[in-house]
Amino acid sequence: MSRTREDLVAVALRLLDSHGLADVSMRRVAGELQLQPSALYHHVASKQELLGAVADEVLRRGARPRGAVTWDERVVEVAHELRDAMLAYRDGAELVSTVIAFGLGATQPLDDLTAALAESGLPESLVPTAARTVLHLVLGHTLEEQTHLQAGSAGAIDADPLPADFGTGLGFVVDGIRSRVREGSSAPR
Amino acid sequence: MSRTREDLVAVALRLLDSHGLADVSMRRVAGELQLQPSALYHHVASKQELLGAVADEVLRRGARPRGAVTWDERVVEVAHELRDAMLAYRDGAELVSTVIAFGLGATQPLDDLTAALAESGLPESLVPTAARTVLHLVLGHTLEEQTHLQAGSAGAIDADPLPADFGTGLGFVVDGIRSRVREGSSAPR
DNA sequence: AACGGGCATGAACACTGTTCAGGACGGCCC
DNA sequence: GGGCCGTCCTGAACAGTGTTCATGCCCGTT
Repeated sequence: MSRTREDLVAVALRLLDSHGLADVSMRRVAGELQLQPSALYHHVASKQELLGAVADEVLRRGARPRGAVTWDERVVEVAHELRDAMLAYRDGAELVSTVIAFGLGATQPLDDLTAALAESGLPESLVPTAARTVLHLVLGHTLEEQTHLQAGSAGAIDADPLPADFGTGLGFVVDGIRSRVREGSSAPR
Repeated sequence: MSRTREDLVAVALRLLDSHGLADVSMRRVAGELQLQPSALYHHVASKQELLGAVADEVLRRGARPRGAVTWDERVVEVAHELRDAMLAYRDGAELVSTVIAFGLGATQPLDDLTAALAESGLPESLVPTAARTVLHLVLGHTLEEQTHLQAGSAGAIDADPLPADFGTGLGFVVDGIRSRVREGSSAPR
């Protein structure tokens, strides 16, 4: 019974959650599947590609039905979904952030934000910038939040709460975008 | 003639700029100083600490006199200084971002942003969130920008410009913060 | 029956950060 | 002047890392 690419992703995801990103090595994934490390390269071209697929899986599992109708509610909805998806797995934010930063996958969030903002009435030339601004905020905040959270749940006495609120930060950005929509557009409401 | 901690930082910074972050290894730094790798541990407790010091040095070298008087101009000024400092060295954004994300140093930018926003008239409880929002945007944007830039200057045919403008994204955030200042505060304008 | 492709092995390459016992060598105190 | 201590360093070792390559098994097709 030979293994599939999905098996590698599943094992890597389990290792990620149970031992952290630093302990997801090709040798460990192979060992878990009772394979030699070199066998993994028949299913995946590199470790980076595997991590890209794991990041996509993290996002896929975090997907949920959406209900928002206005563009701004939709942006907030997508942002929360992305944050929650990353927080659901140990080191999820670090994984997804680096995969996105180096363009190895996980393009869905940016596409979703772009789609939501395309219907905002924002000048078309500003949509990509606005989408990336929201994305950077979500990734940066969640990475910090998760690092803080995991440092706390390890022995560190660092138990004070993160001095930044996700909703508030997101509000700053959405408000700033909205102020550009109001100026001479056709679909504000 | 024994080496100092500053020597290690200087060599690491030179290696960073000439070969990239991945090639800054303890062994290479040691080799450059004609030392055994273990000798580095008399000046620095770990590689992480060394990288933290290098990140601080990158920021220190990027510092410049500031002239802005209003809080919003000051935020923009600090943001640009941070971005330019990171862009001045190969992989500078990646280095500074990870050092900040894991709390290994480079606290100056957050302090500067916090100081600027403290004088904005923003409710005190929102200042840390606002400062972090700006910081996350600058780090995220610059990391993406530098990755793109360096991919372009290597052989990649990926020559189209980054579809996001730094000033515009920063404008979104500053506008959003300003909208919270105007509401019932005492120090607008 | 012969063949080819997919899947796997096992060894090797060229590295990595970090630890540890030991050894020079300088300045300081008795 | 002799002993001592602290700083700085060596050289070896530990326990890994991602990736490549020649080799071979086995199964389905021709």
